[in-house]
Amino acid sequence: MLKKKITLKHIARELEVSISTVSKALKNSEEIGRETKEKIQAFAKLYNYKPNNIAISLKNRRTKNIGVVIPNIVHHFFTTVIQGIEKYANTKGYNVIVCLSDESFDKEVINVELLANGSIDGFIMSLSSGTQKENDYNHLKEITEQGIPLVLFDRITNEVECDKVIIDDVLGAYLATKRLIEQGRKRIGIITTYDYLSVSKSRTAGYQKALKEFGIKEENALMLRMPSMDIDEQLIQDFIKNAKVDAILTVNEIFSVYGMQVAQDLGYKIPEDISFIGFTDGLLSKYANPSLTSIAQHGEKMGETAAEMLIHKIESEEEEETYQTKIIAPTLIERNSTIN
Amino acid sequence: MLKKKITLKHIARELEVSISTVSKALKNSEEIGRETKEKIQAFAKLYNYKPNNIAISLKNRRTKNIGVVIPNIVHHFFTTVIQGIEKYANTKGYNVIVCLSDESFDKEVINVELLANGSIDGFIMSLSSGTQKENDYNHLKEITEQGIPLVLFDRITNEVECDKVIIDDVLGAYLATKRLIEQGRKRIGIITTYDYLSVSKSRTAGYQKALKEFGIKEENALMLRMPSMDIDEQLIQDFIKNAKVDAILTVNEIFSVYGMQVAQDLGYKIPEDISFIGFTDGLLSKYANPSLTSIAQHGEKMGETAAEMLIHKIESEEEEETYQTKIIAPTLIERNSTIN
DNA sequence: TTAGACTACGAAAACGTTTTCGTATTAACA
DNA sequence: TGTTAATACGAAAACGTTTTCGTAGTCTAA
Repeated sequence: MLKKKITLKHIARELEVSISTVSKALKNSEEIGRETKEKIQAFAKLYNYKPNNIAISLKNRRTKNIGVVIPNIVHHFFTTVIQGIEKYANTKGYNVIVCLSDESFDKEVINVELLANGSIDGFIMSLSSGTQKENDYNHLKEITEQGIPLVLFDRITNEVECDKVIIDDVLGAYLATKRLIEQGRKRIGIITTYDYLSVSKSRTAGYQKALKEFGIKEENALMLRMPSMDIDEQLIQDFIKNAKVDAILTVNEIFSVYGMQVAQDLGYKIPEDISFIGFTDGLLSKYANPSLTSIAQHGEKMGETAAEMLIHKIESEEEEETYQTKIIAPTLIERNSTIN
Repeated sequence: MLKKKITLKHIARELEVSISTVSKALKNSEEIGRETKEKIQAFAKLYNYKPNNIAISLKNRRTKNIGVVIPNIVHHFFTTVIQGIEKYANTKGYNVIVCLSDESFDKEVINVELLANGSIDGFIMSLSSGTQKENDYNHLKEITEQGIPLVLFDRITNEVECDKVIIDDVLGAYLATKRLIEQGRKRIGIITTYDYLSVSKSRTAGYQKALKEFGIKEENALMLRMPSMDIDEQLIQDFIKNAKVDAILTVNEIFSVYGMQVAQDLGYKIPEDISFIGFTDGLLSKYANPSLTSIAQHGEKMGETAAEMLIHKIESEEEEETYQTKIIAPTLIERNSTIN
């Protein structure tokens, strides 16, 4: 019943030739005579021979796998990045091993160490919030010291020398804030997170930059800092009730979408009384009611770019000790939460 | 600069013992003398020795990897399933290799064949729409014939004998429809897809079952069949304009969320004039406006269950030729699209 | 006829482990 | 003292490939 996988050895024994001959014949080597080759190839086809990936990996010391370690998978942004990585990796014959750090430093370290022991040819990672909080990057330094290529995206650190892909978060927030100012908004709030998250920090900086440029004084009461990217409904409710804002910029889409609900429940009209702009142009933004103006992060592009950089490093012979940081331009997608 | 990975051989050479001795010492074998063991273990620790996964995989003929092949990753349901799989697999020391079939038969076949050649110990899959359309399952039959464990979830087929995990789609749709009827809805529409998608077929059946039970005549004009799970805005607009329904059940959440937008734009009040129930209780349902009543599919639970079944099969010695289908009960989550 | 050159194949090492089995040395015992 | 048993280690095979190198056998040409 069980049709076990056939190996070179089986073919060799059956056809009374050596394993070397079989191997060469199947690679259509010139070394092997026509008749022998045809016989072997026919036999292999008949029994559906497929080389064992693991053995090849061991021999070649390359696995054709790339490891992706990300904080979570339910945020739309990360899924689009994975999609981009997959897309590019597949065209190059690579598989993608996905590991979730679950925003935890420990899990991130475990995953990296596990994969680093031969399972993959390189890493694409976005840092967990736990890691950014601990500010400990030894696990990453170790893998780069071992010569394993690494590409960091979105949530990055300057502590590690490697290739990086980010969007210009400062610019994105700046553009959004500027747009709000130009539309005549006077009290523009921001819902961000504590500064340890690199992206939040940059986005907050972009917001501040725009305010400054237009001579608007920053006001602490207009800034809500959340403990994480996950939603804390109470904090947002309180903020909207008390801050007396006429526009809000948020560092993700869910803060905005929930904020709009709260605002509407309080009787505010969107965008007349209060307008919203979020980050991450995902399904939520598109299908919220009203639909949400947002800064597109182009996750798929980011994934493709990261995969391209990684695979290039993997496949380039010379150990180039030069690293680049690619910056993807964010785009403002205007919807009904700011205009109508 | 480059700290290359150290192997048993290096340790053996350095300490002037045999490779066997090193291997045994590191496993704390009783066979090796105390002094030798301590010396070897200290050395290994100092140089941060970690065994090569690939070599171990080759030796043991098991990789501790499980392959997950799914149609896409942007639908919230699938991401929660992945999350569940990851969660369980990690506790058992397995990695998850994710491949996207992109709803394409060909890509599904390629991915399966690639992974089947030694890269993984078992598969968890949900069929691509392309595969369900073609109705060709030879790639799956082949892997089961080779003795590679397979668990199918959500989008399954009876053509392949293997373990399966599904939710009771008929029941889910039945419950939803019944609820709508009991709330006094008279013209209940459904937005589904063509029947080749197994889940849509079941959900449609549940809808029909409820109608029948309450003596309501089915009406073709009340059923909209979409070509795929992706949204075709025009079709939905036309349907809502013309069908004169006072309630709509949809086979995913996005059809409902978009449907609500269209209805509101036409001036209908939700849920007074028209109410909605979707499938998949994701972020969209929760943060839609109004929030969407929906049938929770419990993706994470499904993923955990699938992983548990798979790993059990992988690790059980005896070739049990018995397969089970686990059915997860759907839950109706009531929100503002049906009550207020 | 024979040196040289091909042709067509096989032996063996290598990738990094694990594991079985064999054996030299020592200890224990009668 | 001689036999047995335990101790501590090493050699080698195995997992399934790839690849280098060696070499029988045939062929060509002088």
